[in-house]
Amino acid sequence: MVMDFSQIRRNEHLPARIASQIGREISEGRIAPGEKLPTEHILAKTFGVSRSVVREAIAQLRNEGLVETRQGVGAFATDFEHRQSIRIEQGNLADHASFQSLFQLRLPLEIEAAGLAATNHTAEDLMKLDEALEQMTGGEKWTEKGVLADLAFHRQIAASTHNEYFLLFLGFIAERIHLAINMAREAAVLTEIVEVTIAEHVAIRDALASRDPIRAREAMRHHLHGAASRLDLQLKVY
Amino acid sequence: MVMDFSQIRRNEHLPARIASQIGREISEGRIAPGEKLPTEHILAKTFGVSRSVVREAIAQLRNEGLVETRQGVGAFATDFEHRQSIRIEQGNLADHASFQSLFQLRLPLEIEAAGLAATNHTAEDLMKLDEALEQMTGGEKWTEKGVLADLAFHRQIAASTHNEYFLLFLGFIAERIHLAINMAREAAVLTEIVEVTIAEHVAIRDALASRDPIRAREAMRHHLHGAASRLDLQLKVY
DNA sequence: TATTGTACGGTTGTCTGATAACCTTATATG
DNA sequence: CATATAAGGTTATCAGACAACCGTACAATA
Repeated sequence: MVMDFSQIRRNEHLPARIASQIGREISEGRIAPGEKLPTEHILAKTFGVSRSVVREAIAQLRNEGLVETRQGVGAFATDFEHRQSIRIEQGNLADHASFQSLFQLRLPLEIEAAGLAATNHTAEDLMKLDEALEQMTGGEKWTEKGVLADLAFHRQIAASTHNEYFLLFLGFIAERIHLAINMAREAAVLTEIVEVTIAEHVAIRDALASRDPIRAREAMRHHLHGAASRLDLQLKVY
Repeated sequence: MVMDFSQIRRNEHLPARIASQIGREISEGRIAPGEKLPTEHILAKTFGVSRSVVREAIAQLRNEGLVETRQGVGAFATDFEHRQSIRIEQGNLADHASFQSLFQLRLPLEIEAAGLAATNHTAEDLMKLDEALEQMTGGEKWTEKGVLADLAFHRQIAASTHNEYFLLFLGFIAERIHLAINMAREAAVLTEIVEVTIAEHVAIRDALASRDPIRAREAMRHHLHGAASRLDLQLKVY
């Protein structure tokens, strides 16, 4: 019996790979916006998979806003301006330049958030902030738990703005950055700088507590630039 | 013959509604992070639909990072820190406070983008910027085309940072804001203020062209505050 | 001619049942 | 005790069918 390996290799999650392949066709313009995709039957034949898989792939693209489907008519590519969601591929951040770009995006958001939080935070917010801070200064210092506390600290600042979108976006970005840092973490280097980092966090916390947005922004700016230089990033700043 | 209407009403997109229902169970904590969801068979029985529909719903949740599936084991709710994508529900922005929050988020990003663009833009970027500007000042002024040109202008600034994430995030945010504005647009009011808006855009463009990041940031800040007050938004600013 | 009604083919949406791949657990085996 | 094997459950994929819906062509009608 002769095997046919010309079709897609089926080692992991068929629909996702087919979705990304069709997605690439659209992103790179081989399927123009508004143009109709081949029918599910044809796509199934083309990729050598069943229609279920094709349907799941198209459903995924629809969720991302890359295609729209109309029953009885077909599936159509949409122009990329009205995507429904933002997604960052995991692998992208391995690249140093890309990581730096994301950090550069984070900068103004965190600073603004610090200012807003200084104005808008409640007593409960401040309490949670102190909790996170305590976790960082606790005995175990820079274990995984310490890193998580760092994350929680910044997350709590975003929450203290009482602006849902700051929480949504900053939480998302911070999580990506955290993952990337973990990937390339040198424990030895980090243990040395814990004290500095904690001191910076305390400065932010105190500025917040005194409800001084200007000082909070400055403290956050200082902290992020410190963090960036520790991570060997060159950021533009004005 | 007796009809059975107890099950889900099937007027539009079954999987999406089931996905949002399961998603709500997770978001509101009735299914804890890490906890296992019911099997597809059981879910299908529960909702009174076929397993295909349930599978498509779960696939959607997996895309959003709300659940993870392991073949042979089951589907599990994930804690919301590692969601894979950001999404803003359409209806949310109808609310004035929510719209204002999003605009507040946009503010620091646009300003930072203007500064970065002033430093990083190429000759080609400037050309495209001028194109968009020309479309705005063209005869038809504040038609739909004019609004699109406005969008394109800001999009081009984001692109001129040569930071992929600024383009991604700002493009996404600006698109939402544009949609919201369109929903509640008063043509009469807008036509009066076209001249002002265009003048502000020109100021940004000139600052960019002279590669002066400080001035570019100021011009953008001024423009956004003007736009905000025209839209009757109260933004915090420092 | 212009409009309306209708039948038809094509496409997506949903259903059903079956098989494959995979994991966990229990049981047997050395 | 450690390892191998069997069993059962769950997701992944497949295949084929019917339902819902759309667009078009064409006939019927005014």
